[in-house]
Amino acid sequence: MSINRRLAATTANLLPEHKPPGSPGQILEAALKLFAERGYASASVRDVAAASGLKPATIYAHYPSKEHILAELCRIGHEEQNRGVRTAVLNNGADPCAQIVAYVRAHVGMHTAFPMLAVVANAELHVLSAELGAATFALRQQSEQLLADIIQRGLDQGVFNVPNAWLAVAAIGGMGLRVAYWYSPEYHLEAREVAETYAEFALRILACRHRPSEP
Amino acid sequence: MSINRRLAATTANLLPEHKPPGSPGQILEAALKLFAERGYASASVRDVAAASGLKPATIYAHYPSKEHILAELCRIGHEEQNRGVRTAVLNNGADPCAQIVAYVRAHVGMHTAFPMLAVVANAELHVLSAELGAATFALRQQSEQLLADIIQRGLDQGVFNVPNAWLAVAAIGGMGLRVAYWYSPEYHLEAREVAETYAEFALRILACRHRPSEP
DNA sequence: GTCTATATGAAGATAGAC
DNA sequence: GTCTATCTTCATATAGAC
Repeated sequence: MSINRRLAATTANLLPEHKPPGSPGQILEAALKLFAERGYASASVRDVAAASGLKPATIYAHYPSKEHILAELCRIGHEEQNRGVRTAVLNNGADPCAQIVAYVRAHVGMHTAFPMLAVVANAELHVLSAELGAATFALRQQSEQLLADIIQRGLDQGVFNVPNAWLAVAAIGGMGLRVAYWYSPEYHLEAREVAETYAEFALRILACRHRPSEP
Repeated sequence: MSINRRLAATTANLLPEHKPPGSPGQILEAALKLFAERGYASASVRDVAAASGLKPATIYAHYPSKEHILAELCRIGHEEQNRGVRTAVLNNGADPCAQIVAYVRAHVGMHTAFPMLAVVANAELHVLSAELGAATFALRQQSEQLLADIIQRGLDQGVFNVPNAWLAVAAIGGMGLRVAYWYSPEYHLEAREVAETYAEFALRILACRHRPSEP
């Protein structure tokens, strides 16, 4: 990836369900791109307005402050990730190995499908006040706890084997998180391949005793 | 880790060899802490001056611009990482497994020993102009290439087995990078244990055929 | 809802005295 | 080397007309 680029992706995308109609949606998507590429602090309300085809003052008719726009993006990003991993795990039975595969597929899949959302939600979360960030922070912890629970269950059942359970959580979560920075649809690499390979890596990290059967 | 904290570490540290004597060193260390905790764009020259016990104008007697301070920190961080992994690999013979262990130990060790430096060097590198960032960017690519070369050699020799070599580089590099964000010396977790466990995870990702003997 | 105009503060950086 | 004082630009946000 070239220098001067924070992430490889070049387009901001939001699911229709996360993009409100009209100007609020335009603002959100413009802010997503700017916050992801330049960082929250370096992208001004003026920039967001210009990219939305609006004047700066109009932004404040839809969002009380710049921080509220960021809070919304962080919430959407973490909700998408949380919803994805929870649904995936719930749909994949009781086998810890199958659950890990489902979790990592969903986790990595979210980071390839919405790289800008993932970068903003992760890298800028610390900017939010305790009040504005609380909901997002809770989602984040819930997702991490889900991964920790799967791993602990696998350890208890003797199908996983790691020196330190928390480090496995950190390693598997962390490697997935980084995908958002380098992944670009333009690469000769299918998102599906990335997700499958990372799921395999996760099973290897956990020394999983068997490979789950294909769904 | 609490919300509103970008990283868990609370103290900025620079090796004596990287910290120039007098005010330049004070400025560098103060900027390191502020840039790591708040982000480059959110930490002002006034903040750096106050934290260094100087007045804002005095900063400019030592560094031509705020961006030059960041460039220096990015360079130091990447030099430390690059020097560490290169030395480690060179000191550990020709076995790809032993080389991976050496690389990951050094890589993770740098991120636990200098978390603020790692966070700034990685998260803020994109801010630098092509001119100011070129040297750092080259170091970064060299370190990544070293890891890629070790992995490729292991694949060629048949001691590693991965579906995609580049994804193994990204996963192993990425999981180590994230350590800088959550690691804190105050945790009940020795830096040594983190490095050893991540080295083991890397071997597992690569499906290494044997465990290298202890040095 | 969107605009023009503006209030208010803080940013990076410089001039020039000591 | 460090300071005081300041230039200039840009930031977030608001007031009030249409």
